[in-house]
Amino acid sequence: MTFRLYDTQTREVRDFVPLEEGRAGVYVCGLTVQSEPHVGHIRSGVAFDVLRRWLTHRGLEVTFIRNVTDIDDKILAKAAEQGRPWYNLAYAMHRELDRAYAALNVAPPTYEPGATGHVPEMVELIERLVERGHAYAADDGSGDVYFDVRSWPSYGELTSQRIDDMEAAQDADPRGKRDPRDFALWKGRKDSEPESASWPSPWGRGRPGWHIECSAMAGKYLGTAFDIHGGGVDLRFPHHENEQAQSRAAGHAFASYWMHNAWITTAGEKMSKSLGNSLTVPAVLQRYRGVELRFYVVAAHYRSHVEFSFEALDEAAQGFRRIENFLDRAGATGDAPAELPEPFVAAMDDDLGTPAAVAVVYDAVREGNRLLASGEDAAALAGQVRAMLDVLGLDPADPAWPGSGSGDDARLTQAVDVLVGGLLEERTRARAEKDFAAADAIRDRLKDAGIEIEDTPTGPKWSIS
RNA sequence: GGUGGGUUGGCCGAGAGGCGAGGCAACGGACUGCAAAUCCGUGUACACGGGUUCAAAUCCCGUACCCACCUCCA
Repeated sequence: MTFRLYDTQTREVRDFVPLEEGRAGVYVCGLTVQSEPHVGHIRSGVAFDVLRRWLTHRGLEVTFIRNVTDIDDKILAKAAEQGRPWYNLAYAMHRELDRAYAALNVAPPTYEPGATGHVPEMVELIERLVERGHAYAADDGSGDVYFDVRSWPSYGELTSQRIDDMEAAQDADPRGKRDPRDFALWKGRKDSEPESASWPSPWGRGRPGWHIECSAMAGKYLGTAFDIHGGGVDLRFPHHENEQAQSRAAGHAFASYWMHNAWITTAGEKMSKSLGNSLTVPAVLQRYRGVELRFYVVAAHYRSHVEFSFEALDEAAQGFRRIENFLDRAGATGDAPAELPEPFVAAMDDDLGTPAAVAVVYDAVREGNRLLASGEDAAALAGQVRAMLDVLGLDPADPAWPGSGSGDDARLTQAVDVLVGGLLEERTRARAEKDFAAADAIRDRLKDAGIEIEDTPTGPKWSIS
């Protein structure tokens, strides 16, 4: 069976056929680094990380490019508001984003290009569009350069819209545009903007428009034709439509497949509108581990809208602990890679069907627990479970998880182990003497401290509840 | 106005013509001194109204409600 994925443009699930056998080029629109990342922001990071892992698992050599937009109106506005240089804000938020990705075990891309580092490439592309008659410099002296939407007959093909049906932006002042739908490739510098936020160009100093960066950077790192382009649903229009139009107008074949992840909302609203900052990734990670948050995201299909709630996250965390528990009990410490169960492969091959894939994980866990309950060996199943989790980026033993390994955490665990161990010995003595009141008192005391006791055939075990 | 998506059991969340995905919670049983963990068992779910079909949550028509995008939101 082949890997099949849903292509936004054709609106159907299609076989994935790479342009070059054995290789896949993937470009994902990353974030504009203007504020702390919230839970919604990291969904595309996780979703496309799963895509990348799956393609890799299928034996493809994946070149994975995910950009960051490090210059735009909002960054300039926010930085001015906060009284700091725009590049300082962008850089600080970029580092926050890196931390969030790392906490969720999202592997770093092959390369993460930023817009400000690729101005010459963008200028080159714009010049080409002007030469070909698909772009023009505004004649109002602004220094702006626009893409000429009417010059490109297939404009609207990605989102199946016709130009005449589109509403012109209400807030867009027509400036030097020939058509209100024309979009900026290059924005002439305004006096209100810092000198440092402008670059030289044939049209005077200025900065790039939003869409052009992705066309230029995808071209540079993946070539004029590549396999998959991804991003959030909201980017379909205008961003991706414009990217495709300008790239193809420049003579590039561009992406073969378009993938778009759905939103995570709160209270039915997009998160950017939500009050407070309780849903930033760092805030959520104070209450849940990164694996748990990732599991919550992966357990839903990437094209399904998720209504975020702590109750649902709680459930997910609960379920994930059951999986970990099994791994623990089965002693799945080895890293001999196991074969993936066929239903798991089928689920993943079907447009990354992670919900069905997770169900297969649970099936294996239940079966494994059954074996353990009857005193049999479950190591083989545990190996399978770990192999499946690994593909989903959820293997608890993956050293890539922050905090794993021998840091302060490990030393703390050791210290607690010694202290709890003493109490457990006392409890075992009390139980042997049938002094259950004393035994339970110890258990209750530990529970109050957040430590759960579990009696197993090999003696009591403790864990953080 | 245009384009696309959604409405599934107490909750989360899959599926897309025919044997009840899976999880969380709940209840009963086994195990346990009691628990915990684990296993076994327990559920007349598919927004509404028509239609097609031997068979519809799934296809068709209509209705209601919700959501996203329509030129710098993941």
